[in-house]
Amino acid sequence: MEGRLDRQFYRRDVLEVAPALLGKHLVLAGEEGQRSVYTISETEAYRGGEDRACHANKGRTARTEVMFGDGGQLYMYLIYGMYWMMNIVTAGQGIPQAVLIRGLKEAAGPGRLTRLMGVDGSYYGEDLVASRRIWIEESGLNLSYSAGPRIGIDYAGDPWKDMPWRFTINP
DNA sequence: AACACGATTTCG
DNA sequence: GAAATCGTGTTT
Repeated sequence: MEGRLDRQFYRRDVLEVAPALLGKHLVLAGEEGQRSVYTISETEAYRGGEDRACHANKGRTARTEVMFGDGGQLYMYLIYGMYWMMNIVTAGQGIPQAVLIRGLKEAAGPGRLTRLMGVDGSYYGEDLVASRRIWIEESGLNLSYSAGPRIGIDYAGDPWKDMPWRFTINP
């Protein structure tokens, strides 16, 4: 028995998936069958080609390719030359959307949590539905949350920089 | 081939 | 307030 989230969970609009991921358990398989479990506490939605804050807005490139693929895969990218960002692709083929994991109960900040978990570019394209080293499980938690503007994307301009697409679990 | 810059974090 | 640090998209 495993409460792993299935393909259908990810094949929805990013604005549904991003808040739905709050409280879910992110599981990382370590060596010798050990598992590390983290609880997602903060997410951000990046929605398609029109969203000027979304990397896919630049078009289909080697880096953004996975976002155009099926939901449930990881979109990893390096920022500022030193921090790996972990994103989960949502929606179906041809619809470039992704959820940035911005915080875990165990670590605040998108760059800090990947460092804590030891996840990097080698996870680009990893399929959370089938992978043996990383996936997300149902937790049973259903916590209240708040929505607010996304961080660090003022360059996207109106109306994108003000869209309330950042979701955080309430304290 | 060269350049500018970023979905961040840390230190002074 | 500013540095660290490099892959990626853009321009030459």
